[in-house]
Amino acid sequence: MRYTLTREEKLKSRKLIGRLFEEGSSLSEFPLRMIYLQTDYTSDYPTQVAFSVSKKRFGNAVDRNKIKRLLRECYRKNKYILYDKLNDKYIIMFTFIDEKHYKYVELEEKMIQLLDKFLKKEKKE
RNA sequence: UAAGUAGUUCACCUUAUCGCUUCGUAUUUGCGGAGAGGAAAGUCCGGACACCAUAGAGUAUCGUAGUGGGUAAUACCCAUCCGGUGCAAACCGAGGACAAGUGCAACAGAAAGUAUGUACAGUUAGGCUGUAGUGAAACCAGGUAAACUCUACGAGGUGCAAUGCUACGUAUAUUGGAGCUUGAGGGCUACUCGUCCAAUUCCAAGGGGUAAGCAGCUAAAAUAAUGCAGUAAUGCAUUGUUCAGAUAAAUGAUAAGGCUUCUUAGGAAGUACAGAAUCCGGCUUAUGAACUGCUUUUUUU
RNA sequence: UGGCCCAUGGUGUAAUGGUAACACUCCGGUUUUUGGUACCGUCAUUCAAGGUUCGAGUCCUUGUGGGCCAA
Repeated sequence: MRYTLTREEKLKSRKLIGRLFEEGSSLSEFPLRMIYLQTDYTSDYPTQVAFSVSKKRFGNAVDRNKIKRLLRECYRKNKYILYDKLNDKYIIMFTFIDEKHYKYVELEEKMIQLLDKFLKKEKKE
């Protein structure tokens, strides 16, 4: 398993994102929150993801970019958790819901917890 | 030494691993190159570029305003005169015209415009002259134009979500109105003119679909050094440099070392303001550190 | 990204360059045995900082916050 995150794995379609917010379900592990939906799309990868930080919580573009980059890095390092276990295709949007800055190590820990939580829930169903 | 004032420079660095965007080359995921700012910001001005008719005329509207120069252009820059602020260095100024016309002037004051009253003084008198008092303004051809206006100069409009092309998809549903060469309507601010286009068409209501890709898209009014012209802004010549191009939107993470700062050796932090979105020139605002010139005051010699 | 607007008591609106007005609300008082009604009073650095002016809510400039339009 290579630790990459290519263009194909990013959620870009405006239509899919619209559907995600209308029909998707959510799960949170403070300060992270994920919205996910099982659906079909053209790419071969098992998930497509996007990252979002609210403009209300971080007014500066510099801070928003910084957090989005950290989140992307966390996901990139730990996406094998999902890729090994998932059978269906999912689209996921991660949002950041705190007003403080976090370090990379802290965020990575939270990300792993959140992904585990997600897997448990989906397997039960 | 303190305070002030004008300006200049920098914006942690190196290596390794993993990853992102993009270009080149190879081809099967390799190899190599490039990858945020002085303000990328605000959008306050000016252009380039594109379309709108060939981009036209007049009026309206808006902007600018000492003088001279620079520039693609400007509300910018340079020089200088005048006025103002400051002890000074220095800084600020929409700084043309009220001797064309119109309007306005609270309170105070005799009077704020059809100007010229009162008291006192000078003079023999008539009258004339001066002073006082109110006020921002009454030194009379009065004050006021960031009041209307006039003068000079400038501005056609819309903006890369411009514009051109490809692909996918739908509904020529329906209703109302206008018109078919004696002209509906359109040609992107308002009116008038002029001119061009114009018929399975145009307008309104209401509804449906799409929202994917390519071009535009980054090498230029670019920048550095030297020489010449010029007080300067700047221009010209020669030589060198190649410097982001994404689109739910690339610049990140980890480790080691150096450097700096903080701290009780351990250790912690890498700082301020802040993230390209068609591209340039300015202005304005936000902001850390270091250095230099000048002014004033105090102390010492 | 580009373009265009707005800001006055707690709320909604006024105001030729010359004392910031009106309605409702809140609070205090008077009237009433008490409450309501009625009457009286209080509540403003006119978004911020500069400029023009004798004098700016008003005119000009810059900023702050909010809103609208354009596939």
